Amino acid sequence: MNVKVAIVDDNSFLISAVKEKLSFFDDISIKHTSLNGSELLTKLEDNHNLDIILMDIEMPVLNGIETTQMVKQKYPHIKIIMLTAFDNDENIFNAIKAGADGYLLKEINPKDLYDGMHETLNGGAAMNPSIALKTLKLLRNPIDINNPRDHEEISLSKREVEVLEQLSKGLSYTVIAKNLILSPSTVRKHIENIYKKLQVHSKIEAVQKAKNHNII
Amino acid sequence: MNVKVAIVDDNSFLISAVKEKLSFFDDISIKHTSLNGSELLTKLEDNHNLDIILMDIEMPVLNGIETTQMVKQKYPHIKIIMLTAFDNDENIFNAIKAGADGYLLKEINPKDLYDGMHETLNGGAAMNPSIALKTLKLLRNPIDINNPRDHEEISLSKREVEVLEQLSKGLSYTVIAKNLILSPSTVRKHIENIYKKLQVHSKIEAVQKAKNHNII
DNA sequence: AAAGATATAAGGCAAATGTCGTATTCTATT
DNA sequence: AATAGAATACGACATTTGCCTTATATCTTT
Repeated sequence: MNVKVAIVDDNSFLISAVKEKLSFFDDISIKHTSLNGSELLTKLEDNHNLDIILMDIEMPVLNGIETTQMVKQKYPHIKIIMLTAFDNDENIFNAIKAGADGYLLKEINPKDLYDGMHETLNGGAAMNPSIALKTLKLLRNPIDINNPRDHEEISLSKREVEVLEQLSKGLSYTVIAKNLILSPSTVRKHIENIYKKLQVHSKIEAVQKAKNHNII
Repeated sequence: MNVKVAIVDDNSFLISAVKEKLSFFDDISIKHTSLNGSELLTKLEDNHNLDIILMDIEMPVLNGIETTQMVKQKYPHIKIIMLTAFDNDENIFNAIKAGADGYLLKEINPKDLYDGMHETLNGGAAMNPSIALKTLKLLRNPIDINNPRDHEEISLSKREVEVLEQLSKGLSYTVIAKNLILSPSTVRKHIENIYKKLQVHSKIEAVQKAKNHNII
């Protein structure tokens, strides 16, 4: 079975990189590539005999989200996998809303990309585990996309996120310490650091802010 | 690194099957198995030093969804992967809402199960492509699975709701008192009463419960 | 008018929390 | 090998919180 693919990315080097990755597999044939959405749309008008599109998000003229929406509107049979460097909640959420069939990151290795494409063609969705987790969180805690909240990047350590998670359940210092097999002192120190990073001064505020930023 | 695992399934034959699958990997150690949720809960009370739980959904006494919710409430550090035969939207949606970290089907092969567990431990979510697609659809088209939520009637007074609203912003007793032009004692009494009505014992729990019941 | 719920307020006590400072170990990354 | 960041841990302190009792005033509903 031959899989007809198109690649859309404003960075021609990255297009080459993807082509390279897929060159290992002889059932994949790259039909064409485009540097932005409108270029793709033009090509599709000519010939939309495609199985799957690998789509970047950040592009000039017509970005990946808008393009996905339009392609899905006109050619619903074409699967679209977002292939991008960014995995922030907004992008993921919007891509899914636009109708994307998968969401992968550019650093993906050839086999996973290949597998993901086939999974998508077989009626599944391709996404790596970290993206999957984000979709779960989005389902649990639908963020208000229309609220372009503080885009200040908050970077908590893995351990801090764990502690925050426990905090959000209303557990006390001592219980959290037991759960994570830590000294209560350590838990308190972690929380102290979390407060500083989030610039808050209480459990509730921390949990609230963390939820708003989809950290937990 | 040793991964401490528990398996919960009402079918002891299927427990054996899962054990068999995981026996190939020597960094996995099955700590214990249970035939239903309450059996697991009892064991966890004794020792909750676990990394991951593989949980069936359809079980007598206490099903996988309810169990997941309770385990996550008390021991948020334990990852839970649903391992079930059914993949209908309700189950998936409810499992995610309950806090599941992954959702796999029982016919999974050993390597994928193993990989999924490690992905989950590394901060991702384990799910096979068909489940992933369903979550995407749920995100696109939020089914209002009319939460047959505890219909236990919670009736807070108008004043109590006002106080709760302030509580949810992370304000302290004294600040709330000032905002509502009340004595701090009164605010504390209100909160005491709110706790009794909601059957909780802390600000966070109260806010959480109130949000779940659409009170605030 | 009586009864029952609601709102107001105080005092006290134990436990939990928020904020300091300090210090050791572990682990990536240069 | 050196350094930075993260994780671990303790002690001290003032404040806040959770829980209890008691008490008066107000407002509803029978």
